[in-house]
Amino acid sequence: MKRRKPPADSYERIWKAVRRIPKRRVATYGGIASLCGLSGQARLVGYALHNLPHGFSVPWHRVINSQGRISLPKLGGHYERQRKLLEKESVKFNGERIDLERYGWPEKHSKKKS
DNA sequence: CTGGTGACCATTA
DNA sequence: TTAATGGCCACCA
Repeated sequence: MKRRKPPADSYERIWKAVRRIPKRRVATYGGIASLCGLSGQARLVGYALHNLPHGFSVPWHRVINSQGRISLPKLGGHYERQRKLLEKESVKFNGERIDLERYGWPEKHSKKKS
């Protein structure tokens, strides 16, 4: 019998996955979706974070899009808020982008290069 | 049911 | 590099 997973259940799974993001690392929406078995449903991750309950301690700021950019609008100061939190984690910004090869998580290739 | 929207992603030009 | 397009799926009117 095939049962579809209720979205509410997926939400908790997403929040849980976001919590396991190590410090000084960033994950993409699609990456989180994959970790939750929701591959291809990156939008759901964004939706889950947007619907994040108040008072829920989740490092949502470590989640960015595949372009290494912050998806939040600059208006309202949402963009700067996330950026500031990331800089606090020693995550360096290259202009408006983050180097996913260096800060991306999970690490695909532990390739070291200067 | 349909149609529109969204803290997205990959491909193509 | 940016912009446009199609796809994916949950949510809302």
